[in-house]
Order: sequence, then C-alpha cells, then structure tokens
Amino acid sequence: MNDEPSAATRKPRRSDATRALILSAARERFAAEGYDRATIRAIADDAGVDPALVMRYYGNKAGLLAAAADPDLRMLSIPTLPRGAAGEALVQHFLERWEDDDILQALLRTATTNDSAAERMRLVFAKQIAPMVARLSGDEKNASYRAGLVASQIMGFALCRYILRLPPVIAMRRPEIIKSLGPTIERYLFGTRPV
Amino acid sequence: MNDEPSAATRKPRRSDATRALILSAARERFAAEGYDRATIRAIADDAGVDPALVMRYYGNKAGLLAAAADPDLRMLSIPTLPRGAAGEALVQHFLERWEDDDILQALLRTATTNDSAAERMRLVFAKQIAPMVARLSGDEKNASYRAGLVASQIMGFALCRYILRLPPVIAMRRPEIIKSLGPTIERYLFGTRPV
DNA sequence: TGGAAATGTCAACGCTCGTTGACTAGAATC
DNA sequence: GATTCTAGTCAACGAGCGTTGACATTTCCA
Repeated sequence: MNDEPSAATRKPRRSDATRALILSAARERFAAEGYDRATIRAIADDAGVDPALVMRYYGNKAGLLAAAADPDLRMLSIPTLPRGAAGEALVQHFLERWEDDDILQALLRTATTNDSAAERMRLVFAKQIAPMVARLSGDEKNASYRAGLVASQIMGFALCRYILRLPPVIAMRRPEIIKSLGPTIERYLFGTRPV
Repeated sequence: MNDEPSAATRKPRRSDATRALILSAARERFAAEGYDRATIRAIADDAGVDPALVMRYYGNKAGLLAAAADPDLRMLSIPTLPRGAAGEALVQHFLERWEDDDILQALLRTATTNDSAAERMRLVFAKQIAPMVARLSGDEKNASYRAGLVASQIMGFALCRYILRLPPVIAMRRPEIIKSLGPTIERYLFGTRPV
C-alpha cells in the first residue's frame, strides 16, 4: 500500500518536517470536508506552503490522498478475549480509534463518492478487520461474514455519530455506547450463522 | 419541507413532464455520484434539456437537491408487531426501501460532505424513524435512544452493502440479512437500556 | 570553493463548473 | 387576431480548481 521505504530504514530528508505538515493538514481537511471539497490550495495554506510543493511531493491530489489515508486500526493490540468480554472490548477499541485518528473520518467521508477511497476501505476491511474477527471468533470459516456484520454496526455507528451527527447518537456517553453495542458485536462474533 | 402545493391541489403546468424528467435524472446522478460530482450539466443532459432550464425551475443546485431528496420511508405501512416479529419485519422493510428508492443512496452519499443533506437526514430521522420506533417499541421515553441505535445498524449495513460494497456484505442474500440483523434490531427496540 | 542537488516560490495554463440574461417559439387569453 | 405568458435555448461570464514549468534560494558534497 505504501511503496516508500519505512521511516526507520530511509535516511531522513531535510523536507520531512514539511512533508509531515502537509500530510497532517491534508488529513484534517479530508476529514472535515471529504476529498472533493478539500482543495490542494487550502491544504497547502494550512501547512504554510505553496500549492506547487504539494504536487512536487505527492504527484497529484490522488497521490496525496493515498499518502494521507493509510489508517492503522491497531488490531494486534486487542488481546484474544473470551465470550462475554470480546464484544465490549471491541466497541471500546473502535471508539478510541475513531476519536484519535482523523483518517477514519476522512476515509469515510471520501469513500462515499470516490472509488479509490472505497477500495482502500475494502482493503482495510480485508487486511485488518477480517483477520481480527477470525482470531477473536475462532471461526475461520465464517470470518468474513462475521466481519461484514461487525463492520456494518461499527461503521454505521460512526457514521451516525461523527458524520451525520444524529442528536440522540451524539448524546450517548461512552459507557452507554459500549453496553449498547457490545452485545450486538458479541452476537456477530459468536452467534450461530443462520442457514 | 416541500413548500410547493401538492400535485393534487396545484393546477397542472405544461412543464410538469419536463420537471419530473429533470428530477428523476437528478436523483440518479446524485445517487451514483453524490452532490459535488453530479453536475447540473450532466443532469440536464440526461433529461435532454438545457442546463439553464434546471436553474429556471429549481433556482440553483441546492434547490434541485432539496426538491430531489425528499424520501418517504413509508413507515406507516409497517403494522404494530409483537416482540419476536418486529425486528425482522423492520429489516425487510428497510431493505426494500433502499433497493427501490435511489434517493436514499443519493442522500447518504451527499450527506457525508454536504451539511444541508445531513440536516435532511436528521429530519428524516426525527420525523420518520423516531416516531416509528416509538410506536413499535412502546417505549416513548427512550424512543430517540432506541431509534439512534436502529439507525446506526440499518444505515451501517446500507453503507457497507450499497456504497462501500464490501464483498462479504454484498454476498449475503436477503433471508440471511434478515435473520442476521433482525435480532439486533429486536434488542434495540425492546432490550433494557443500560444505566 | 564550486557545482550539483534539494527545497521551495511564483505566475500562469487550461478546464469545468454554476449561473445569468437575452432571445425564440409556441400556447393561452382576451 | 393581437397580446401576454410559458417553455425552452444559446452563448457567455466569472470563479475556482488541479496542475505545470521556470525560477530563486539554500544545503550538501567532492
């Protein structure tokens, strides 16, 4: 997904700070406005840089999106939990991810009208969510089915809370969210699959 | 929401057929591409008219969206069902609505980057979903909380299936969807609210 | 120390978009 | 039958966008 050498192996460039500034501004703009409405000019402005520099570093607008929208859901940090604990733990983990990382909002806002962003969401689903669900559920055979259901509930909640801002969904406090959605996720992980 | 006189009371205009043609083209374009990417020029082209005519009839692009995105979820057609039947019936009803009416896709695609569309979704939630949930659950006091949960699951599933097109979510057949999501909706309607 | 590379700016291009106002043809009305 | 209203077209505008290439400045290295 990221064909650049990792930060550890690559020798530092003098422009790294500027690149990071641009990327951070891009994430914020993409998160707030989505791909189409977020302009390179505005992003460059936020970063205190000329628009042409953004092109120099990231090729074009799609390249900037690709560089900015590479989320890490940190699925490996979730321990393998028994039934009765896994659902709520998962909900809590996702809530934290959504609130800590602008990228997820950016990606969701963008993916509804931009197919390369949607493709990236499918990749995140396949590479991060599905394996995690397979591990937690212990049901390798139905893992992608279960992962699809988990994703539908988690992303639906994020959509209603962070994007559409439905008042009763915003009003919910974190413990209530965890207690409300936890059993749903639990059932999607461990419930019997209908015939 | 719609300040024009209804079709029944207003005397017919010679241009009604053209207006309907434009509206239908707009719905399709908005559904397929979202507000920003759908251009008035393309919509006018689909309808076989000049772009200026769209402006004449709907004022501006926002007015066209407002006229086109006025969904009816047909909530009144859902009978008051007992526990054990309501969840699955609701899922089935929403599935049909999403597949029959382009507007819902258009509205969702648009609402992620356009606040007036998001406002319209909040209105649909408040005027159509919440009252229906209040009626079905019989729990007037917690109706908006329950409605928020129901919306999060239903819209999340629609998002994953129709917009993001996650493969395992597309692969599910209708009976499986109903059996999988039904119990979740059921719990959101009738389950005890956590403290 | 001198030249090459890297970093960054500036002005402009070509394109598309929403929107406007003048205009034409046909229907309705008196 | 003259006039007024409605339906629709046409060409153009101004603005904003992504993108480009030429240029200035600073840093690195032999």
